[in-house]
Amino acid sequence: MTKIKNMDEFALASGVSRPTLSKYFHDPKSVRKSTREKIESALDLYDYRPNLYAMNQNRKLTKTIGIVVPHLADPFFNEMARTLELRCMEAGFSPSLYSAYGDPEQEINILDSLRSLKPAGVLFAPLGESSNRSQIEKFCKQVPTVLFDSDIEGLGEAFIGSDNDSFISQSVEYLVRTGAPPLFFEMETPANPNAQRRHDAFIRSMEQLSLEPEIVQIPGTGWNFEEIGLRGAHDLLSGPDLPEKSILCSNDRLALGFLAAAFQLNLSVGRLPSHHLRVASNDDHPYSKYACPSLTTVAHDYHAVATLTLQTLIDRINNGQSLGERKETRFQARLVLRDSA
Amino acid sequence: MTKIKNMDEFALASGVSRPTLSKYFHDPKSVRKSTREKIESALDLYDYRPNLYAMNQNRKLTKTIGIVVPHLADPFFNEMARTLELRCMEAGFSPSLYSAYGDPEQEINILDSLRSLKPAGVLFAPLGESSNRSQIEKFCKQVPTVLFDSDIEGLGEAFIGSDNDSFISQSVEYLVRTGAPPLFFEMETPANPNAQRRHDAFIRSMEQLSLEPEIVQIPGTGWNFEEIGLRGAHDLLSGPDLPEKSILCSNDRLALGFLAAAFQLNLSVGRLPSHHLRVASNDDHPYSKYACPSLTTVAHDYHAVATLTLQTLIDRINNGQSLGERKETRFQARLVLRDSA
DNA sequence: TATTTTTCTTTGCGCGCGTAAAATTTCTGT
DNA sequence: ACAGAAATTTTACGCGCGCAAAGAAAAATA
Repeated sequence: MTKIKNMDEFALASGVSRPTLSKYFHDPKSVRKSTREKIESALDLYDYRPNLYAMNQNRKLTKTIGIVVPHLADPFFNEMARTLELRCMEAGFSPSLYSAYGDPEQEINILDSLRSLKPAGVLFAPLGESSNRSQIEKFCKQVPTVLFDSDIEGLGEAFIGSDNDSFISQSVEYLVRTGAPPLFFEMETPANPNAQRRHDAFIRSMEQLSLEPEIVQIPGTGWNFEEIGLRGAHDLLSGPDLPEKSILCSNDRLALGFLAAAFQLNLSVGRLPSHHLRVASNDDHPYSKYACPSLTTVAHDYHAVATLTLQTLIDRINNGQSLGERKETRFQARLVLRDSA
Repeated sequence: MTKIKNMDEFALASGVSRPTLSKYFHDPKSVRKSTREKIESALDLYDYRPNLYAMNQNRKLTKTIGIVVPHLADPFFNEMARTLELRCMEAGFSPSLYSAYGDPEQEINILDSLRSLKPAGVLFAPLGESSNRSQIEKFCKQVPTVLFDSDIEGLGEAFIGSDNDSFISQSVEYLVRTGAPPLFFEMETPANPNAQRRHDAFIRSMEQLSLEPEIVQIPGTGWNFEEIGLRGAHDLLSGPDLPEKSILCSNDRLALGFLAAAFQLNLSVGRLPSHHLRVASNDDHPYSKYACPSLTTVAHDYHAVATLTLQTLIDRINNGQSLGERKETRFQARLVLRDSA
């Protein structure tokens, strides 16, 4: 059981030529079954692995797919990234995960180091407004990139996300039908561009129902949404009188902060007439089920977004060049009724 | 502004020889200040970056540090990984983050692909009991590895974590001093080995106070702790009578599920005599502050663990060989009083 | 200024693999 | 069985950089 140092030695040991081995390691299905078996039986005899760096040095296209999200500590992006990682592996690629942690500079740094990884493509959820557009544009021209979650107009091969209109219209319709019309609870200066779309959608939805859209914008910057929601809710709810009987939060993390504040102020939340408030939200992030009370929210179609995002990128990679017109796809959301509204 | 293809061309453009450039890119401080300035002024003129793969191919030691955690969706590990990433970058290394997502096979896969990255070292929080010890042992012999959070006896250069005794003794002491003695609430078959240590520590702490240690073990496997805690608490609390007035949960995620169940069953949680229950926990994970009620818990010293973990690895790397005896360090925890107990 | 030390340049080899082209073998369908 | 297609082998070159050794230049010391 001598140590195998390189592909030449392994070629000798397996009885297959080096170029064929090279093909095999790039794509096992690209060689005949009988030779594949020869290779694989030798493989678990000698546990040789080709040198990753030497492999990729002269390859135009690696089998790496970069995944970049704005903030990995956010349960929504965590879930999304996880789903995409799994899809990548199923498709025979090696995912490589990065998080900008809310920092536009960091975002650009990631793209820079990603460039030198020569990835086959990149799945990219940009920070949004704060992103450095020109730098990202430059990157997208060099590396096949598909945007998801947050769109930056005109950049990348395509955009896949969720339809914010569909989030808001469903929750507004539900809240109006079953009780007092909602007050929209959002950040003054949101970190995520979807917030703006939800804001607009709220106004549209309310006007369609001939209702006055009322909005509360709370201060705070950064990604600590629970804290921001908690403080904003304290300010709102500690006032002389409760403004409304229904609250629609821009996103779940804000809502969790809101629920914590309501709890602290001894205000009960729920859909029964005896409750002080109803609270609904958007995203259906992994912990909203365990909120007190469990959060009525609108769910992304994680599965559809992840699948189409990756498929679009793979098509682009296989195509070898741009797929023509840039497509924007927004999936419908699904209302999840729980106890908070 | 012609495109620079390789180091030779950039050497010409910057007026510095290629080997010197090589040194510079490996460690900018290793060249004289005047030449460093020459290089850097040429650098932002031509925006050249050395080929990552060619760089690492013939290097024995890359500047990469691998970070491996059991489950990135767990807020505790997320926070921990984030802290370690930052420390790595400050120290001039490139962190590369991986999560086993609770799967021992995946854990070994990560180590395998990590090996081919030729990292300078690895910071590794193993899954625990389910980890494949022999495979990990093999890995640790090839790559400098420092274990954190969960120890596997004898493996890696060192272990750095939190002192589970200190978690439990503080919360037990506090709960006993201020009210009814706690019932320990834990999983029957925990995914994390620290759970066992906390279990033992609970028994010790109670016996030291001459109290009978009472323990509830709830069923459930996997990493969906909130769900497991929720169900376990439902079973426990729906019984004919409330067993105790104080609950000490093995970890925060279990506690969040517990709190959700208590809320659903209309049982109030808090330290006032009017409350039905008190609930305390361990970890102080990022969302426990926003629980309803906010969770009294015991906090890890994230900062100390992260700093020492990385420092130990860097010492090991600089040393060039093993640091001699394997050290185990466990940092004291800090009680965080909030509303739940 | 002479001497030592540090830093840089020159030269040249090698790493492990990609990849292309041509020659050879193996498979496929009839 | 045979032609044609498909897969594999042989051969040979190149990628971009690491790295080592020896000499040259610059900086530090005397």
